Amino acid sequence: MKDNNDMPGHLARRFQQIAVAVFHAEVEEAGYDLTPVQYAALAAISTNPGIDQITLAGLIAYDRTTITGVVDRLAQKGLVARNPSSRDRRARELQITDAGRQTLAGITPAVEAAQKTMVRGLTAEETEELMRLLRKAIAAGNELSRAPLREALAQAAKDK
Amino acid sequence: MKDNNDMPGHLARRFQQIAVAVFHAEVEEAGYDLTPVQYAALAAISTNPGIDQITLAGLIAYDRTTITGVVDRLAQKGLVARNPSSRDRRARELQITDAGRQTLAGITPAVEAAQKTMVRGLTAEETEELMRLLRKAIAAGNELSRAPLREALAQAAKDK
DNA sequence: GCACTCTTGACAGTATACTGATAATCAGCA
DNA sequence: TGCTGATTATCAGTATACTGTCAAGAGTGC
Repeated sequence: MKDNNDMPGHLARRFQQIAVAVFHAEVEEAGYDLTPVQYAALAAISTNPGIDQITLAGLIAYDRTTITGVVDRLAQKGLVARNPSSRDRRARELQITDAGRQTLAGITPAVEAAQKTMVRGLTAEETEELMRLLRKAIAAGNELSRAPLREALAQAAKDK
Repeated sequence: MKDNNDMPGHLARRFQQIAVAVFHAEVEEAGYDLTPVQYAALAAISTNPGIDQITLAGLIAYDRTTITGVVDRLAQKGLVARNPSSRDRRARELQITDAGRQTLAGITPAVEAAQKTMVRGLTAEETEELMRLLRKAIAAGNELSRAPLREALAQAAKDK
């Protein structure tokens, strides 16, 4: 019988579980109420103003049905605005609001602290190596999930 | 602006996402319908017959409210039996059924194949190193999540 | 101009995970 | 014995993630 600790899948689930818990704890202590998923979406919208939901989902590797709810909640909190696109009446352009920018700026120290806390058992070199191995495994497995990471090529092309 | 790829939290989420997708694909191809979570629970019940739900949750680091639904679904599929404990009328003793044993035996090759597929971008040495680093980070962060891993000490004591 | 296909966003349904609460029970102790 | 606090299991509610489906619109080829 193989031990759980020899299964990459079990270790992945456990590490992610801790990462989310640490994120919540640090962010709540800083006085904010954003999930890891909401934070990543908000940051991506901030960097790519006017992005549509599908492209956003590809940028941060979310499922297209998941992104709907995430954007809903961000919009409900007043952190992003969702306007119909003039180019494509199916699409909805996402913009960060002033409140969103304030939240993003205020929450960033807590997010960075969380990144350190979740690897507090590792040295700086070990953390680098862990991230390198995760990036390599993820790159090789990218197409295996329903929500693979996608470069915003279409978006860049549109901007030309 | 820090890149997502420099955030352990983002990498953790992404790797876990791929791991779950790979698990589902391999298991479905083998003709079974079990989630990673259900598999881990079934395997733990097989190894620890008569275990109660809280101890089981601790063994595989699940939240106590999550384990209720997982066991529900395993029982509904006829893979485990849930009987009231004679020692403690609050507790319910979990036993794997014959069908559960057959499923567990049949599914194991697919589960092991999935563990290989999810790290297909890494060499054997890199996989070992990744698992070592994950184990180390998890050990240091164990108490930070609501559902920490717990040794079955109480269970062992009861068996004396 | 029209049919065929693809894309965007959304919905229903299922399965983790968690917060917080509660009923039933057990265990320790005055 | 009887009270108090801890423990087991469950429930309601929220937030990811996914499968599968659908309507509306965009785009292409003829």
